[in-house]
Amino acid sequence: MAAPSIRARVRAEMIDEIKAVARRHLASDGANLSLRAVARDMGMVSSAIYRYFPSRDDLLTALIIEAYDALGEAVEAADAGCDRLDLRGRWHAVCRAARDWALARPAEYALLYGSPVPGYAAPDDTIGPAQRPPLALIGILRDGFGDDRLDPPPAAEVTEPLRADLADLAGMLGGELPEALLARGMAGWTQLFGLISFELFGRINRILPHRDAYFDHQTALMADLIGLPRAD
Amino acid sequence: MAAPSIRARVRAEMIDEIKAVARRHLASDGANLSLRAVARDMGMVSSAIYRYFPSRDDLLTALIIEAYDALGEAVEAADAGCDRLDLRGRWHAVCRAARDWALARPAEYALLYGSPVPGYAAPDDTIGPAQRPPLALIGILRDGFGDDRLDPPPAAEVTEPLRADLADLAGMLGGELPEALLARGMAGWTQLFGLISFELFGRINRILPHRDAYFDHQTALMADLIGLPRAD
DNA sequence: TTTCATTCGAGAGCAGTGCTCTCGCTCGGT
DNA sequence: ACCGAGCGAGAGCACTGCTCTCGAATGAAA
Repeated sequence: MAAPSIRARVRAEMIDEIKAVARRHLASDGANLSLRAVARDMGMVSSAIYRYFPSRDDLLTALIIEAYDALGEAVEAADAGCDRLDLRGRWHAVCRAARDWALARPAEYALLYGSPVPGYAAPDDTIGPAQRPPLALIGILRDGFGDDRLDPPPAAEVTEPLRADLADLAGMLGGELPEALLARGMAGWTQLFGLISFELFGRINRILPHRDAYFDHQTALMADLIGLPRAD
Repeated sequence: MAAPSIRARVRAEMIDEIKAVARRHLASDGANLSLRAVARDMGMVSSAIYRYFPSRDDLLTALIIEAYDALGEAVEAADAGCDRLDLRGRWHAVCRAARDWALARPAEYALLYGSPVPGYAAPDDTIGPAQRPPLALIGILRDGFGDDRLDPPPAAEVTEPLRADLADLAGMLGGELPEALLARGMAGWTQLFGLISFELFGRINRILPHRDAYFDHQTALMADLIGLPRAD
């Protein structure tokens, strides 16, 4: 770590600036990021960018990782700002944080949760950061289950082929979450990003003017499904 | 209507063929449809396409409308194939039909429910066809509510700003659906397309091998939330 | 301090894209 | 039999991602 040579430092700064300019372009021009336009904005010629990113996809990947981390951080911060015992408050805080982040950066959200870019396959570097948002939700479930404070409504049992899958997944997550609860948590996660996507991609704008209220109500519905305790 | 002149007929055939070729390209090459490639595939030069579609976006719009209609038809057919009184069976049939359609035509699904193309704004022609899938779901709710056969688990009431929005929406849908039930129906719709999107965009492939079972379980969870009666 | 090699940016160029415009030809409707 | 509407071809413009080469700057070692 010591002695980051001067060259390496200006190089890192250059990379950061490229990413910053690219993020700005993403926000204004939508998802079709033009390397040449970024270069132009920096007073460089397009080929110079290739000194820093081997291809446009690599630049996109860097932006995706940063976006996942930013979203994950926003979500985790929202969770951390709550009373650990107020499970329902944490749930809503996490959901709202994800939505606020998405509404503030629609293009970056689309990059993460929209249709995958045709030729593009997400490299392994992205899977870690991508797990931070769902892990925040799972953390709430785990705390609630550990304290035996969840009271989910009844439902059909988890039957066999799926039960084993969910058990494996629970094991990877550190064990002890029952399969049915994990399934409900994933339903909540799915619902959260379905809600955000529908809102962002213009599927409910015309019919539901009060979108905040709609969002809160629907996430509360999922909190009920999971069994998060009502008003402390 | 009478006497579709020969010119008009070959023109319509031409349009159909272009759409067919474009759909093929969409399926193989992903979302970035190349007009020139389509033209090449038809043994034409690119400018000739513009005799039939004013721009690439118009061709995409035509494909989107067709895709919405195809999905709507698949969903409605699945619903129609069920005993009208088997609400839960209808629910699962509709959900599975949507998923099957999406898995068979991932690129077209991404066109409909993925991130919106940057400069592209969906014209009004699309909103009618786009409503067919959710309307199929709403139809199940309506039948169940009309026969007083729904038994949803308890939840917080729908409070004011949202209540009015949902009442308006219920009015547009032909009235009589209570707000809380409509909200649950929309939650089911959101969950359905969240599930399909997560599956299609590769967000659960690694962790849940038995995806059919997962899908059925999660849609059953939403059926419970809506209050669709269990096993007749 | 001088040299040297690494690193960088510029520029030209290739193949591809959406789209426009013009020019002839063909063929359907009168 | 005619003739004009409609059509396809072709060239061209501005743009894209990407490659390659060349000269210049500059940090690091001697």
